[in-house]
This record gives sequence, C-alpha cells and structure tokens, in this order.
Amino acid sequence: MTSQTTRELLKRAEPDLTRAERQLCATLLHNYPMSGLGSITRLAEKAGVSTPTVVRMVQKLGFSGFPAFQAALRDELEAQISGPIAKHESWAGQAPEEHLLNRFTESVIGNIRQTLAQIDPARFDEVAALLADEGRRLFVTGGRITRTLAEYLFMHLQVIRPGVSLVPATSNAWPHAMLDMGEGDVLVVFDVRRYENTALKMAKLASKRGLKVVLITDQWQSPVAKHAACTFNCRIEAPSAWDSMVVVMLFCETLVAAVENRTWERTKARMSELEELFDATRIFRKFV
Amino acid sequence: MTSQTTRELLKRAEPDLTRAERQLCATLLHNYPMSGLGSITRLAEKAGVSTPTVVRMVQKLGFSGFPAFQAALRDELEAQISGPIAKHESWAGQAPEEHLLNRFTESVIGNIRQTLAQIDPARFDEVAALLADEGRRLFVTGGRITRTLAEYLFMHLQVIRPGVSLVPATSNAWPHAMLDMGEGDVLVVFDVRRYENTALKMAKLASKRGLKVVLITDQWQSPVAKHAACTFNCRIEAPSAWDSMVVVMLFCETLVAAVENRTWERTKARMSELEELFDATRIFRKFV
DNA sequence: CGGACACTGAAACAAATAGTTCAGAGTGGG
DNA sequence: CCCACTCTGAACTATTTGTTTCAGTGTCCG
Repeated sequence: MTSQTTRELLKRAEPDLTRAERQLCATLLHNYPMSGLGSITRLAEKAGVSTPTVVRMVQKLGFSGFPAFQAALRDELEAQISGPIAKHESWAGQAPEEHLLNRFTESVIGNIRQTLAQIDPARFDEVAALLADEGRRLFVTGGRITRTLAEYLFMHLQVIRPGVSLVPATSNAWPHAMLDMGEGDVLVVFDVRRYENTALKMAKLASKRGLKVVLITDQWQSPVAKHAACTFNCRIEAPSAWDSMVVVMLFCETLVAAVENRTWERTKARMSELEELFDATRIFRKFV
Repeated sequence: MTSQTTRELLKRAEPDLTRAERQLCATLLHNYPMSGLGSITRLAEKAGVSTPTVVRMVQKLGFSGFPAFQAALRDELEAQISGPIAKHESWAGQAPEEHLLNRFTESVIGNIRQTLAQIDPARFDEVAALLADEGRRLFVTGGRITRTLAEYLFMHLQVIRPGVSLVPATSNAWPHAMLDMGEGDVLVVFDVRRYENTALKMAKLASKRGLKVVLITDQWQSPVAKHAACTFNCRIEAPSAWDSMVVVMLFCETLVAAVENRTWERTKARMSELEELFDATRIFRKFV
C-alpha cells in the first residue's frame, strides 16, 4: 500500500520518538490526515507542542520540512479520494474482519449503542447530583466480577469528595461496614449475572435503613432492582465465555465526570492537595 | 445539504463570474476539493490566473479571504472522509448532543477506533499465545489507576489457566514476589501516564531475569517500553479530569478471549470445577 | 550526588503567503 | 473613433508561516 505511506511512516517511527513528538504523532494519527492540512502553527497548538517540535519530527521522518510533509499528505489524500470508495473498514484495519479484535470490538460497540439508547439522561443527572451531595456518605460495593469496577469507581470518587467507602461484598466483613450507613446515605451496588446473594441482602438491609440504593447491572437486571431507587442496565454481551464489562466501565467514568463537574470547586482543592502528597512521596516520574 | 455547500456555491456562482474567475472555478471543480488545499499561489498557477483573481473570487463568494475559503474546504472534506459513521445520531438518543453522556461516549468511541487501527494483530496473537503457554508462569501488575485493571485481567486469567499471580506495584511487597519469577515467565505491566517508578523498576529487573515483559500503556507510552518485549498503546482521552480506561479494558477482555480460545480444552475443565466449588459455597443465586 | 546528555519551547529570524494598489488591456456604446 | 467601463495581473506591502538558535530543565549513568 503506497497510499498510506505517511501514516505507516508515523506509526513505525512512533517508538523512536520523544515525548512531545509522540504526542504530536498521536494527534496526527487521530484524525488522519486532516489535522496535518492546516498550518504548522495550528497543528502545534492542537497537539499541545511547539512548532519547532513539529519541524523536528517531520524532518526525522525524512521530509525536508513541513511543507513537504503536507504535500505528501495531500497527495495521499487525493489518491485515496479519487480511488475506489472506501469500504466500511474493520476496526483493526490490518486484520481480517473475522479476527477476534474486530469481532469483539464490533460487539462492544453494539453494547454501547444499545445501552446508551436506554439510559434516561434525567435519571443519570439525578444520580450524579446524589453522588455529588457531600452531605451523604457514599458506599460502593461489587461482587466477584464487578469488585474491580467498584474499586475503580471508589478510587475516583474518593479523590473527588470525602466520605466514600468501599464495601467488599465478597468478604464477610460487610455487615460491620453497615454500622456506618445511615438515613440519606447512598449505596452503589454493582451486580451482574450470576447475581450474588450478598449483594441482594446488603441492598435489602440498606434500603430498610433509609439509604438510597443505586444499582448498576446487566440487561437482564439483578434482583437487587427491587430495593433500588435507581437502576441502570448495561449490555455486557461479548464473543467470549465471559461477559464484557466495558460498557459498565464507560458508565462509571461518565458518572465520575458528571459528579466531578458538580463538585469542581472543592474537588480542585482536593486534587491539588493530593498532588502535593504525591510529590512528597515521589511515586511518579517527573518526565519520560 | 450543508456538506457540499462550497461546491454548490461555486456551481451556482459560475454564471456570474468573469472569464478568469470562471477559469479558476472550473479548476477548482475539476478535482474538488484537492486543488484548493494548496497555497493561493499554486492554485492561481494551476488555473492560469493571478492571485488577486483568486482573492476577488472567494470574496465574491462570501468568504473573508482565501484562508477562510480553504478552511471551509477542509471542514467539508473532513466531514466527507469520516463519512456516514461519524454522522451518527447522538448515542443517548433522549439527551441533547452536548450532554455529558454523549460527549463522553463520543470520545471513547474515538479512542477505540484509533487504538484498534494501530494494533498489530500479529503482535496481539503472539502475546495471546505467550499468555496461553502454561509452561510459563504469569505475573500481572498495575499502578495506582491501573491496579483494578490488573486485578480484572488477573481474575480472568486465573480461571483460564494455572500459574497466574497478581503483583501489586503499589505495595512494597513486590520484591518478594519477584523471587518466583524465572527465565521464560511473563510479566504483564499496566502503566499509564503519571508513569510510576515502581513499574519501571519492576520491569527492568524482570527483563534482566529473562522474563518477557508485556506492556499495556497509553498513547504517550510509559518508559517501561524500553524493557518490554511487546507494547500496546491505548488511547485514554476523555472529557474529564481523568483519563478513560475503557479502551484498556476492552483490550484486556479481547486478550482474555483470545487466550481462552487457545486453551479451551483445559479451560473448560477448570471452569466446571470452579462451578462445583461455587455450588458448594452457595455464593450465587440459583435463580433470579 | 554531579556531570554529560537529551529534550523542549521561547524568541529571533527567514521565507512564503495573502492582500492591496494601480496601470494597462480589452470591450461595448455612442 | 473615442470615451467610459470592466477586468486583469505586475508589483508592492502586510501578514502569517516555517525554520533556526539557544538556554533552561529534567534524566541517565557512573
């Protein structure tokens, strides 16, 4: 394929690029090749790097300068356009359509579409507001498969606001945790098929204590729904012996973003405090 | 049709144009819109007119100047290229396009598309084979954000085959775990930005001990790549203060499915054994 | 630790592009 | 045949774009 030469050039060169250059490279590949057709200034801005970085990179790729690079992009684009109409390409372009990468992705995209179509945005906003209310304590729980998702949600919420706890339904310690749960608090339950007994019991007890239960479950819906103030169903189908939690995670992340938007003023302070703590512990690298 | 506005603008304006302008117009329409994407000078040359003619004409068409005209062409081209796929309705049909649910999903789909386009299927299959090889012990590790993903992958792999361990990079117990790592074993490292020092150290030591290191990282690539036999980059952009791990999870699940396909005979037996154990512990509900 | 090295972007600089002016060529009507 | 009018491009100016230099910063390695 000569028509994709520059794209492949970018991909192949990527490992040898520096941090800023890789950032630029990613931007270029992101919506290839449109982002490269503007001026060097706008490309640099879009990628968040300086114009010298752009020049250095295209020279590293073998072009004499930015205009030469741009000309190559234009030529390829022209060849592509005048050529046969682009078919619906598979996701992993280099693999045949039946490759697992394509089949799995296809299935997950379908899950996303169907799940989103069913969600009531008003309900979603409602729950976001509930989770953003710092007057309420939050409890998050998940089962065998969903524990990691519960942890993921917990970790983010914990940074966003105070008063968040993770309650492992898989252990037998959860009745102790329930001692802290009071009227008006919120319990987020993850429960997907092979619905778990402990999840049901916990939700039942919690709703009796006056907690608002938010349930995140699959399309067949966990029996916890009976005790939940709000239920969200995510499609979890996949060409595998396992179910796919991708949509559940997408939902969690979106929820986190929504909560964060509502608490931003206070969250900002919490995050910068966290940042200082990280600096003090030197957990992270400063640069690549 | 808004997507062809400029082309139709040209066609409709043609009768009212002067000779030189019509010549220019014809050139533009001839291989629309490529001829308009170069500099004004080259367009003028190609059409055999002067640059003032070009400026006058685009102003006559209602653009403020040549750059504005060119920008319009680029935008149309972009819309045309990304094709009907990008033209989809909002994901959460009931919500306006600017609702976070739609914006977030949009962004994640973009991440998926771009990540998949970059993955080398051969490499993917290679790693799947590596993880399916029961002669090698497997170690999985992740950092602050990615720990949950590491756990998720671990949980699945553990069911699929024996000899899988989770090594928490966030604790200081990992050097102990390293005692068990030997030549030919595999270490799967998750490391996304705010790359962590422990991940790097662990990967370095592991590769020195003769382990194959598989790295799953973001588009900017963790420095662990230097010590990795195989690196996969996932786009993690999201309209949020946080990065999105959805694509990383998609990748993990696909990998799990691929490994499982290779070990299915033995995995089947393991899974039914697990089933019996579950029955014995009565963790799951028999019926909804 | 500390020196060598690599990466990055601000700023200065060079080159092209885009826009303007204006004189001359062409045209049509009186 | 001449005048008034429009159109056109050469030449100039202003602006933006592309390139180079250089100093600051962070990383690596002994």
